[in-house]
Amino acid sequence: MNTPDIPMAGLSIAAVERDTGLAKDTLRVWERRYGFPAPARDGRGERVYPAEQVDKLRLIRRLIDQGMRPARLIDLDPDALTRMLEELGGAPASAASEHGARLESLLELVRLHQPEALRDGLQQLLMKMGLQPFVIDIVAPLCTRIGEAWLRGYVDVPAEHLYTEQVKGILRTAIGVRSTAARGRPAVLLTTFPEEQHALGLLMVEAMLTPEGTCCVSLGVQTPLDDICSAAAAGHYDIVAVSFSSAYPLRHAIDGLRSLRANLPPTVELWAGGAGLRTAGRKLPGIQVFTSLEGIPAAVNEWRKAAGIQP
Amino acid sequence: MNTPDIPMAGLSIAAVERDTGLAKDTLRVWERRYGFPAPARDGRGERVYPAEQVDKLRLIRRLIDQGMRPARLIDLDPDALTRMLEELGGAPASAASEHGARLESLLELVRLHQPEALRDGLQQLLMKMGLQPFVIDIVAPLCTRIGEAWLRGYVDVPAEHLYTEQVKGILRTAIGVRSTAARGRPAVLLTTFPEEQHALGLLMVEAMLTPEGTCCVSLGVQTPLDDICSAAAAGHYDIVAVSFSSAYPLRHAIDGLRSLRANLPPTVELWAGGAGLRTAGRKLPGIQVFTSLEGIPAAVNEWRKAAGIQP
DNA sequence: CGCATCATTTTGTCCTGGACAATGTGTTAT
DNA sequence: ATAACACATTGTCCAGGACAAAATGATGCG
Repeated sequence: MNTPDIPMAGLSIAAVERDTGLAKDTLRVWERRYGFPAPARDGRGERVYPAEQVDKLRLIRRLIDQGMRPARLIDLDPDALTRMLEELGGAPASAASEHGARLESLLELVRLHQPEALRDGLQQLLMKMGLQPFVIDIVAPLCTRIGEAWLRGYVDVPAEHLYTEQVKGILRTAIGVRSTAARGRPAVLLTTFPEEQHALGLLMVEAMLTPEGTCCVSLGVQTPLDDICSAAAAGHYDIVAVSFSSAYPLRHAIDGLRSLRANLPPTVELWAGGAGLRTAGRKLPGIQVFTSLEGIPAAVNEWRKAAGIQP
Repeated sequence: MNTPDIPMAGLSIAAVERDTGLAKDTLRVWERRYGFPAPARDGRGERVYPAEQVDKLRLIRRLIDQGMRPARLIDLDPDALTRMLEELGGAPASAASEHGARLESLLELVRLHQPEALRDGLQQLLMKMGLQPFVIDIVAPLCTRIGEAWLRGYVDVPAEHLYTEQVKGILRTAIGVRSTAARGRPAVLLTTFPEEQHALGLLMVEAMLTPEGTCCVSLGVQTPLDDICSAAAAGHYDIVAVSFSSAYPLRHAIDGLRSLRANLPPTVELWAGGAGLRTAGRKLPGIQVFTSLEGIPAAVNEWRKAAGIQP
């Protein structure tokens, strides 16, 4: 009934699904179409995946997340796949920027799993810079750097998680301190669509909004569309803000935003942003699209001017 | 290719799998054998589950988690199922308990979407009670209450999200204040398995551990198994702690924990807990299973005694 | 009466192979 | 260069059969 993974010879299809994130159906259909993976079979005729094949599947999955397609990848050997991942990392990003060196040293702390030093370092920068510049110049670029480094295999998953958790802790603390009894306008409802899991992006937005004196309420990630509507109407919010990570399918974002705009009371503004909307600039009438965090404070002032409200 | 959840008429089989934790195969085989669920079909012949059936599936799943078996449940109507849950839950939860009235009033704040009042109320209780009792007597029971209320349709999804977010903020702030430069022993690595998304459970554990003076590092949710191993080894942790929500398939939890135990250095203890493991007491040799949050401080002392370390 | 052993039912997961729509890619016409 | 179209790729769904693990019930024994 269940599949004990004890026979170290290989993994069951359920275990591979768990480890690679590829659905059982997908694993079977790849085998049928491409001849890979080619698992052995146990006495019952059930698939038994050797570890090397699972490793290769993991590499392929990463490349697919980057936009590659399975047919081009499936016949390559692991070395070639690894090389592709490294190249794809691409942009040397920061070295030039003002905080470049700082970012590099933080990245090293992440890579070497130093939670305390990382937190102390971040905390210190936050104190020195203030919340908004900290988010714009440190947290956001570091997210990008770590994402690239992860693609290249330079940092591993736990390191990335570690960073995310430490930053979440720090941002929440900073927001918590500032927002006690905030009751300003605009009142902003903040969340993501159901398939979107990137909580950190949401938190960065909240960190940009709170110091502006807005009344910012986050529902966290993955709120169903119609629930966003009902919550917005029930809570008398001025603005609904939705965040999309780069992994979010652009098509879904656009469809969802249009449908949301249609169902939302016209008096409620709809703001959307995040790496997932980079290219979707003007296709969204009636919706304010942000391509970077910097624009948020100005947009708040804009709203206040239009509404005739002084901060 | 993928299934956008936009048509509000009903849910796809994949969406129901997500919402109920019942595998697609299980949903199909129940339909074949018992005649329930009996989803409609769309133009392509694909299953479309009405909301009421999904609600009933959720009830059934909860009862199965309690040890019941599907055949006895599947023909009962939702009211009967709800009654069974209430009886089986044993503890009449609120009315009798010391904090019953308090919980009820907080539940009302959640239901009516009052983020500020909710936060103030929680914050006040935290100050008064201290972190650990606050988690045990307020946060955890309120989670259960809200879960039940949500099943009954008494609170909606945004309300639940609102509660989760407010509590996350408060707990993180409390933990952040206490944990600056904590370097005690045991050093605990905290995370969940890849399919598990319940961040709040993790945070409650962290809130129980931090005041004990442990060095508690959270990787957040959804860390792949082998990454947990490598992180545990690299970071010189004493304990790896994994949390499971009630929605997590018990079999997956057991498989995963066994495999984790086998691959972890023997000197590293493995702790597991959460509603998802209620029934899985003794099947896990070499793993410490927690059925409630209360046991955590004692277990930490236990560990220190065994290791010959004074707090 | 408690407890171990065995037979029977229940139940979840895996299998095969077919189908199809959403998405991506390449080509041609404006 | 952009738009419109045809063609290829790809993930998810479906049906219905099979089987072993777990739960349940029956039986015998100390």
